[in-house]
Amino acid sequence: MSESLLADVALPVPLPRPLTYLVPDKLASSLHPGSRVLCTLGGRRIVGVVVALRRAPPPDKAKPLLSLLEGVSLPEDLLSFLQKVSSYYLQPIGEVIRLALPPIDKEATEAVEELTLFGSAAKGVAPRKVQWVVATSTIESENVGRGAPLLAFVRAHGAIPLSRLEEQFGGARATVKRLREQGLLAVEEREAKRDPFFASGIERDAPHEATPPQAAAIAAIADAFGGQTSTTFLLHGVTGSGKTEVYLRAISRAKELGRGTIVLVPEIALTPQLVGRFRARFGDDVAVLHSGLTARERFDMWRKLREGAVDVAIGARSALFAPIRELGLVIVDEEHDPSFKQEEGVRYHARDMAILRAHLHGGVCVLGSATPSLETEHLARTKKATKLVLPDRARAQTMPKVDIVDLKRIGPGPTGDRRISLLLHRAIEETLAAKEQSILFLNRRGFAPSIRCEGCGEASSCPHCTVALTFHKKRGGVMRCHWCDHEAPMPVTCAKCGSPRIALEGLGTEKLEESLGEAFPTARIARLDRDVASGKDVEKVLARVRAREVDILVGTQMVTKGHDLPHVTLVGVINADAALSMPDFRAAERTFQLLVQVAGRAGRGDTPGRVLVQTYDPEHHAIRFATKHDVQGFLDRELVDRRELLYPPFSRMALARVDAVDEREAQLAAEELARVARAAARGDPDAADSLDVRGPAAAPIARVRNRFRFRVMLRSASREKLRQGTLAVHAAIARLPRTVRAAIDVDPVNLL
DNA sequence: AGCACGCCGACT
DNA sequence: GTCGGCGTGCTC
Repeated sequence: MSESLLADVALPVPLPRPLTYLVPDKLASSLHPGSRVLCTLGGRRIVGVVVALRRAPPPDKAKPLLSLLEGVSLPEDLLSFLQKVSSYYLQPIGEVIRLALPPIDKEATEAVEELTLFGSAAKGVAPRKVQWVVATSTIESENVGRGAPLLAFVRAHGAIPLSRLEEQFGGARATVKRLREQGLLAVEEREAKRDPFFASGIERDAPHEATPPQAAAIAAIADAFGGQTSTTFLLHGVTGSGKTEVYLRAISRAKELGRGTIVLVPEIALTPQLVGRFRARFGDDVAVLHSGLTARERFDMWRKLREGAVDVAIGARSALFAPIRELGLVIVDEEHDPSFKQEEGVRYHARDMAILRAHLHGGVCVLGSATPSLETEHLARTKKATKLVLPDRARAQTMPKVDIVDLKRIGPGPTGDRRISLLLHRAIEETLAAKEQSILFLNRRGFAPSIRCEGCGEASSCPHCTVALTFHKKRGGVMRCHWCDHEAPMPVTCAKCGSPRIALEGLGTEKLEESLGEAFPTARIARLDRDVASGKDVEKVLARVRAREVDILVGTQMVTKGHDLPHVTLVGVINADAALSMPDFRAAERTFQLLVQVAGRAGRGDTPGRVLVQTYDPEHHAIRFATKHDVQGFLDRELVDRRELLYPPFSRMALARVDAVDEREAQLAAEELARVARAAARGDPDAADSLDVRGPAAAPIARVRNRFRFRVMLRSASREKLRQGTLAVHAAIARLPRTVRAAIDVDPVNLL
């Protein structure tokens, strides 16, 4: 058989390997690895990425490629990084590549012409028009009535997008129309900024004078660009210690050397304030990759980066795959943040892969944190990373005073609820009296986390999942499952025994908000959790807090991150034990990080802050070290625990997750995976590099969305040994019946 | 992931 | 008698 030119193409479908296509003569000279090509796949048309070109006898079924998409190829260095990611996490290459591709409209993929157009049209495409409202110089002669505040607002700003007014004023469109008819306002069309983060006018700033520790950190990183010293850094410094300035200088240095930068931040930290600092230093030369971008905007950003027109990309996790030219620096801010682990689809850890990507490009990786992960601390202690310390808050501020409230000994305050202890109650009172703000942190949404019949003791659980239903008072009082979309009305009588005595158990943010309202009737209280705040609503609530329209802010995780709230002087942690009791070896680490972070919310202005941590377990090391702000002490102690129990970073883990509608089928499949893993583990079980296989065991939440879940855990101190096990399990998954879903999570973070 | 093909219930 | 449920199998 004669040989032909073939292309192995990764397709955005969960196929385990690339498929092979014939290369038509007219494409032969223009294709290269990374090229994006239109292919046929089972009668459909689909865009894939060429991963290899070779000359060989074609497979029987090989079909020709349809066309090449110009101007949108993946850089080869990025492609080889993606192949490493695919191989490390045992995820289909097509799925991994998809992480790095700009979106292309679904309709567009249906027509070659459109696709190629999409590529070339991007350059000269007419920018979207946006309506701006402008104040005229006319002075009102008649009464403008309810339009007055809007008019004043526009005058204060000079000009403002109509969409911004709509966010701020009810019926803005009608009001503007009326004022326009009176000649007080004008509306003009302006070119849309490519990016909402750009909208706020930003003044350029110059580098700040570096403190000596900052200067030392900057020098160390700058030296590393030479390539002789270690290329991974742990930048350890508390909030306000000036990590951002170090990042900015490092980026400048990279730029001088013609190298680009990727900055990864936790999802929730990607705010206009943070982006503002990068914009202020680098202006338009920063691509902000955030979830609010349209497909078009995302595509434009991707292109600019690909062409080298912009050489800094900032974004959450997925910005790791930005097509930066000459990548020289990857920064991971708040590197300990769990949001860097993707928990669905391709389960990768952006921090771990950031180190890899920087390494592949011969670049530098900077991991910044006030509370480093044990993994990163371990890297530093084993000299695989260099630790740089920024000791003090750059602006002279003292650490807030942290007090523990032992709930075993301190009784409830006037509310009668022991979760608002007397001490906390008094502290809130004092803070209100001083006209300062309080934040109360409680990691439970809803009103009551469970609902139980007092007649028979039966708790309401989700019909599709083995979890209790949470009572939500808002929206008329419903029971909701936090794991699936199930929602049911609150029953009047018990479904099992008919008793009308149904009790609400536990405390959620809704209930806390309500209790506080009763206890402090004059206080203005706001709540911040996933139920009240979807997306940009978070900023709205925080803006109200900043404007001092709120006295007490109640919320979940969301209140702990970022955000300068200068008038907050009291932070209350309602229940520090919640995170500690998780069945997870990282429970202590999580709790410690959370407490330090939440404590950092107190006293950031010129008033010293105070933190009250309520707990039933005041002796726990996570709580003790957090109250002393003793990060090194915690890390020392926790590393000892991890070493003893052979948990990461002293071992590596992989978790095989299996689920199926049929419980028995799921269990059998999990048993098969465990058997395969144990077969791969054969050898001396006492050897230091032995592979430890646990399970199968039912997942802590045994059923979710009507599927029963089992898990098999693999663990070894040896990467190679673990790899043997995961490869064997990976192969076995392909042989399972189709009704069973199974996946491997390499280096799992969430063990549920 | 789609999309086909293929065997068993309530409807124009 | 058909329309359609989603089980299972394949895609170069």
